[in-house]
Amino acid sequence: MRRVGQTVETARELKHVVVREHVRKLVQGAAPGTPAPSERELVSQFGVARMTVRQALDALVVEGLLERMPGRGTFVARPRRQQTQVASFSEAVARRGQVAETVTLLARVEQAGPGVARALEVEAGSAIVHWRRLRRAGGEAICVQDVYLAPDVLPGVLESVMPESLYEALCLRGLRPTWSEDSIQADLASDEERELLDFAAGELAPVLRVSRRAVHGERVVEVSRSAYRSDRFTLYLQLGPSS
Amino acid sequence: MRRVGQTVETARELKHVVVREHVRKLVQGAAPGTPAPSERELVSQFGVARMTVRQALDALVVEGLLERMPGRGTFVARPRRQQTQVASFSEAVARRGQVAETVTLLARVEQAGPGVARALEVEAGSAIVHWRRLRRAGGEAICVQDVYLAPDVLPGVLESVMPESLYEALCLRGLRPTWSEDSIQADLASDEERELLDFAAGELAPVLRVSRRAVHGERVVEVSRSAYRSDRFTLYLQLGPSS
DNA sequence: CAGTGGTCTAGACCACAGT
DNA sequence: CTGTGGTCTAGACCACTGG
Repeated sequence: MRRVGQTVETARELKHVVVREHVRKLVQGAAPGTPAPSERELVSQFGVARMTVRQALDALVVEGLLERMPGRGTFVARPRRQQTQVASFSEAVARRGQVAETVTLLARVEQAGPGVARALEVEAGSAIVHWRRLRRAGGEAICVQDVYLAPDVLPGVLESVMPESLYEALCLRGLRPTWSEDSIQADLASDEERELLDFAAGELAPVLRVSRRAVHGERVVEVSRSAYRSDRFTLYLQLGPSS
Repeated sequence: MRRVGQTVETARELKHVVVREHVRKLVQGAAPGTPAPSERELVSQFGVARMTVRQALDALVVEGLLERMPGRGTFVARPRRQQTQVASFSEAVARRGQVAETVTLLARVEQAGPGVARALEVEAGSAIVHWRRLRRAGGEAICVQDVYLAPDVLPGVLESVMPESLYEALCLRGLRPTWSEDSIQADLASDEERELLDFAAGELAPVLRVSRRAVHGERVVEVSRSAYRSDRFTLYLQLGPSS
C-alpha cells in the first residue's frame, strides 16, 4: 500500500509491486473462486523469493481481491459486502437509475450564524457561502437542501454558473469528502418546503431531515441541511460488523 | 487474523502471535504517537527473525493500532474515525448515556406473511416468532419495534422470560449480526403508535420508520420494523470514504 | 502421495530521519 | 553518523488438502 523509496521518476518498480500488479491483472474480472497462480509458480515465473510473492499476495488479500485457502490454494474472493459510504444526492439518485436535476434557489454570501459557524469551524459572523437548491429526479421534487461552505472551499463559485453536482465540484478541487457525520430525524415540512416539494394543500407532509457535516482530511468542506419527501426518497444503509 | 494449524488445545502459541500480543499489551491505552519497540529490539528480545516481528507488527498496523514511519520508527496510531456499525437499540441508547428499557407487548408464533418471509428467507406461511416491544429510555417512550425471527435463531425464547436485549441474546448464541441493511423513511404515527409513544391528542406525530434486515454470515437473524419518536431519538451516522 | 499455504530463519542492502 | 523501517533472498519444516 505504502510506496516508499520511490524517486521522482515513475520509480523503478519494486519486485513485490510488479508481482502484485501482474496478479491483479490476471484476476480482474475473473469469477469468484477462480484459482490464482500458486505462490511457488510465481516464484519461478518472476525469479523472486517466496516471501516477496507472499508480500504481493498479502496486499491483494487485504484489499479483499484474493482469498487464501490453506492446503488448497489462493482464489479470487467473492466481493465483500460494502458498507454504505459517503455519497452525494446525485450519486444516490444515479444508483436508483435516475438522473438528478438541480434548481438553484439561492446562492450568496452570508454571515455565519452560530450553529453553522461551529459546524464549519469558522468564526461566527464570518462570510460563508449559502447555497439553497431544489433537487429533483424523474421530474419529481425530492428534496430541498441548504448547503453552507467555507469561502475558500470553492473560491469564485458564485461568480460562475453553479455546478450541477457539489461533490463533483469538490472532487475537481481534490476535496471530495472522506468522512461525513449525518443526523437524521423525521419532521413535518414547513410551509415553504410544502410548496417547493409539491405537497397538495391539506396533504400530510412528513419529511426526512438530514444534517450533514462532511470533511476531507481535517477540513470541513460541507455543512448542509436537507429535507426529503420520504414518499419519494428512502434512505438505504448497509452497515458493517461491530466487532 | 486467520489462525490456522491450531489444534484442539489452546494451541501452542505461534511466535508471531506471541510477539503481536506482547506489543498489543504494551500499546493498549498508550497515547497516540507513543513509540513502539523497534523491530530489531523485538528481534533480540524474543530471539526471532526480523520477518517474524514484521509479521506481528503488520497485523497491528492493519488493525489500525500502529503506524509505521519510515526512518523514524513505529508508533501508536491515533484512533481512526469509525464508520457507523450495526448496533442494537440498547447500544445506541447506552451511547447516549441512558439505559434502555423494554416492555414486551406481544411475543408469539405466527405464520410468515409474504414480505417478512422474503426478508427472512423462509417459506411464506411458515412459523416464525413475532415479538413486539415498546422501547423506553430515561422514562420516555422512544420506539415501537416489531421483530421477526426464524424459529431456530433463538429456540425456546417464547417459553422463557423474554430477554432485555435481542442482540445480547443473539450474541450468546454466536449469532450477533455482522451486517445489516436498513431503510429509513419519515412517516406519521398510526393511532396505535400515537398512543404507545405518548403523543398528546391532536399533537403532530412524525416518526422515523426503520426497517432492518440483519444477517450473521449467510443467515438472516433479524427482520424488524421500528417507529421512533424523532423528537426523542435522532439517528446518527458516521460514514467513511467512497474511494 | 504431491502440492498448497503458514511459519520461520539469518542474513543482506537500501532510503530515509534525526543528531 | 546511527538507527529506523522497506525490501529481498534462499533456503527450511509444518499442517492441511486433494487425489
